[in-house]
Amino acid sequence: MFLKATEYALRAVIFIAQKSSVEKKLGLKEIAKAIGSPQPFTAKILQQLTSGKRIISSTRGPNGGFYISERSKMLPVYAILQAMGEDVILKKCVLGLNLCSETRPCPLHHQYKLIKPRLIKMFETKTIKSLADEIQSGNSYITNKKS
Amino acid sequence: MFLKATEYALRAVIFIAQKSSVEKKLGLKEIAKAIGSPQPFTAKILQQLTSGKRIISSTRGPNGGFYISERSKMLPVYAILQAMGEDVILKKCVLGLNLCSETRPCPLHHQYKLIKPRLIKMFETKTIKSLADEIQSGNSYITNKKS
DNA sequence: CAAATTACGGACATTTTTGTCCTTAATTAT
DNA sequence: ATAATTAAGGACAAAAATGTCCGTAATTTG
Repeated sequence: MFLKATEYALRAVIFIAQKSSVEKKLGLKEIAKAIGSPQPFTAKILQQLTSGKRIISSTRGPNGGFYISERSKMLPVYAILQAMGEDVILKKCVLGLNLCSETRPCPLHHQYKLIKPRLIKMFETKTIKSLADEIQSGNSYITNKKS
Repeated sequence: MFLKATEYALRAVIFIAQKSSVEKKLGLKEIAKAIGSPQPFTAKILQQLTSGKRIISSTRGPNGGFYISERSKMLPVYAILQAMGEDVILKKCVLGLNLCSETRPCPLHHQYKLIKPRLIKMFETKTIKSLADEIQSGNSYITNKKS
């Protein structure tokens, strides 16, 4: 559904939110290994998340790494999609029509309009923290094996 | 959500189902123009749909073109996704986890499992014919302007 | 049979996405 | 200060997706 880069971003941010704090930062290596993403590519993505919309923060040097503020943890997961420029995926007509609308619907419009808002709502109502907490409590998992 | 190629495929097949018959075939030019897709690229996609899963048929020469059998019209739209190798999009974990499952869920799994089956069901229950008929009756549209 | 029409198939080109590598900058510890 | 560590940033590379072009094959019409 999303680009690989976006999947990595979602996993990375959730992982960081679960494991890190301002005192305990996470290194690129540790993050990439945990979520099963290529290290240098992940570096680019984390950069994108620190600059721009500033979902996460970072510091350089020994004991440096990535972390996320308590404030950012309260952001909806949707914010990560926005930071990656992939929130449009959820808005588009499923057949790719530019003009698809309630008054000029594509033939799947009236079906899809029952589903699309639920998808959007999921990303809007679930916060980064809520997903991190699910992992923390052992109810779900974010680690992944490569390929 | 899907590749451009898949969007074009969906639109093209629905358009063909609405406008054509064995007696009246549609030329590549006409199809590409109607659905707002680049002509040569569309040619490749239509080829893919005639060979392989054989969703549509074609004949060469004057008055040749593309058409779809009444039998194929009864196929679910899902068959087009399969022909394009994009049905996997609907099956995947939304975070891209290889091992995401009911027993080892990603942190969005229990939310997404309420939505994903609806999406799949939409493509499985709607037939090519049913969408073509919607357009035929003027209740929806499949034509598109380029970008 | 010849000419016109139309899809087919292969090669090629461009753009986007994914991924790597290497140097630099910032920070910390010794 | 020096060295070690870590992210930042730029250049580059590979793969996939998107798109074009052109000659060929099949079919129909005259």
